[in-house]
Amino acid sequence: MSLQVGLSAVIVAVVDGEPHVLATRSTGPLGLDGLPFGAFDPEGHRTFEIGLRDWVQAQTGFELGYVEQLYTFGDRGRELPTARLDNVSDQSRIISVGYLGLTPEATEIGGKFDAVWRDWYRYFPWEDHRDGKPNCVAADLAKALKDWSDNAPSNNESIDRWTRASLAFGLDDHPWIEERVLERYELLYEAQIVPESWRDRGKDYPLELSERITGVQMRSDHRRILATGMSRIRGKIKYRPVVFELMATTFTLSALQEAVEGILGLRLHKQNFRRALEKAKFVEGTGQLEPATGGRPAELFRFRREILAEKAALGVQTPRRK
Amino acid sequence: MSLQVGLSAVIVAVVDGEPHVLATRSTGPLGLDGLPFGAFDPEGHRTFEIGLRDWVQAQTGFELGYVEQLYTFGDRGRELPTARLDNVSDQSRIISVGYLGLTPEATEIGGKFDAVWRDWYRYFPWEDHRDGKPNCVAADLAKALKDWSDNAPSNNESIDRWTRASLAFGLDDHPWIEERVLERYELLYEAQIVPESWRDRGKDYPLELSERITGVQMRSDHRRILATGMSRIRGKIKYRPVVFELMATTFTLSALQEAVEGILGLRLHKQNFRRALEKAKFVEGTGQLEPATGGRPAELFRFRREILAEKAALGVQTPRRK
DNA sequence: CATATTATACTCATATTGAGCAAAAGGGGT
DNA sequence: ACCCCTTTTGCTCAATATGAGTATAATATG
Repeated sequence: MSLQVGLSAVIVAVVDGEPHVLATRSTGPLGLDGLPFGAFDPEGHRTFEIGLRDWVQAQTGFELGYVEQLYTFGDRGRELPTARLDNVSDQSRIISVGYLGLTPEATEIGGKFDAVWRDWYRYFPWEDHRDGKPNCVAADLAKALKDWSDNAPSNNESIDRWTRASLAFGLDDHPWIEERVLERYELLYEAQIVPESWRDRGKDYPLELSERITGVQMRSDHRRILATGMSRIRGKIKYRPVVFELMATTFTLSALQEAVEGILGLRLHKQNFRRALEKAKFVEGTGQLEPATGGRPAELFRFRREILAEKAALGVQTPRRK
Repeated sequence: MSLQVGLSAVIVAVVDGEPHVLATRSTGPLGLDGLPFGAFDPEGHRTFEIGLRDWVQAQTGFELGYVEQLYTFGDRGRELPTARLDNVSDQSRIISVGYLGLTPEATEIGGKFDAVWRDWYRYFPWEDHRDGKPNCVAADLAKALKDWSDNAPSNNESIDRWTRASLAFGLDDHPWIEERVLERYELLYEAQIVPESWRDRGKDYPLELSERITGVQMRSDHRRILATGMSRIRGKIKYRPVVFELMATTFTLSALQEAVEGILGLRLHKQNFRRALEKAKFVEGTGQLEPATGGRPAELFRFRREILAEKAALGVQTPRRK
């Protein structure tokens, strides 16, 4: 049997320290946000990556810079009961190859393509810990997860559920581990806290939780793909200097730090962050000053791209504050 | 257009400190080694991973333990001239989703499936630096790469080639970075040092380099997939405790170290390796002794699986020796 | 000219790393 | 029984890296 292959893209840009993703709006009858998605045309494109660059270019008018393959999603019916699965397999099933793209500028999207840049925390409000643990985690999601654990069929299952939940969400004094974005989303899906869990089974959302807590829903499994992308970039930033793909050619160290903080959803220790940058020889000063800081002018730096080839594990260190 | 989707597997086991992969032999007219490869049947399997486990189980009789998706290869004709590409696209093109599987035992493969466990350095002799930089790198490959650089069309191109080669292979005092297996293989392919480069363009191999230097060729792009798997495991071992997926339930610390050394192709500092293990609380002693060490009996340890959920970045540290 | 605000420069105790020596616990031969 | 060889295990020590601050410099504003 043959399958349809699609490409989906998590395209990230940082605007004033806030990570944004390129999202498409309101195409289906339900009017949900989604990720840019296109068919892979093997006649026209030798590789996935070329295909991806081409249709992003065609539809949004800008060139993708850094691109990496994320994951291939082949289990769309994953959580569907078998009855519905059979229906799905009548159509030729769609596999989607997810890509992560990073760009230094959130150019306005022109033309026919109905895409907008969205703050990624719109879809994952619980992931932003820059002002401490947000209330939606500490109170609302914690409560919903507790209910889910309490309603487990057996006592063992109940304990298992709470263990997983508290580890994933950093409850009960467990540390918050920022790169576990996917794990957390999948847990919320399993616990039926997120609207997608109900929608995928053809039911109405029965909980009293607002979008400020559960985040904005997306089409199909796009929120899962986005979570995969966020996990990847949050992890990778620590061992490869990928942040610089999100910066303009020159930038202040504060802007760089804000970008990293935005991505990780954490605050960092300023002095130690800078010391680590210097030691790794990632950046060099340009001598120019950026005056519009609100205080003392900051020097503009540039990324020393030469470094990329050299060292092995070389990410921006992320010394947490407090 | 619809595409065929296949699954290919890099299945790794460590035998006496030597990493092995499951390979199929001699099916085509050329009689080349290959990786286990099967079609993905969306009717029968909800997910890729289930599909993979099923056919490995069916064909080799053993259960896969740890499995992770590696990469989806969609650019088989990558290096083919366009003429041949067109021929290929007549057939429905095959995309292959590569998986990495780790198992603690290299069970004999029974039944109809013609598979054997092969030392992975058979395919990548230049990757084994346990006894220092091997001669095939230091002398033979270095020479071949130098020739390739010297024969570049322009002087700039020549410098670029040698820069890439010396960085990838740790020549000219650059450090050897063990996880760049894929980068090195792709460079050898580009430089037409490896037989696949010629075969894929329908030509005979013209160089005077033996398999001891260029490694044993594989079918299709399987050596590239294997290189991807090796890169992944060499990188991952440092930030996730994946080695333990390759060990039996109890093991001596020396056996563990040998497994890590085999995977990385490097020697490690024994005392510091152990100190790191202890600090991370990865293992606990069982009280039992393994007498057959040739010297003082060693204690048998077991992996503390609880640790998996807890810490964030938690790999076995790999303090290089010398 | 004081004040607020941000950038940048140093300090210091503590933890982690790299490198190595020394003792302990077996086996085998004489 | 004793010595030698081998491997495991325990411990030391200097060099570096990290976490958490304090202090000072250079702007804009009222």
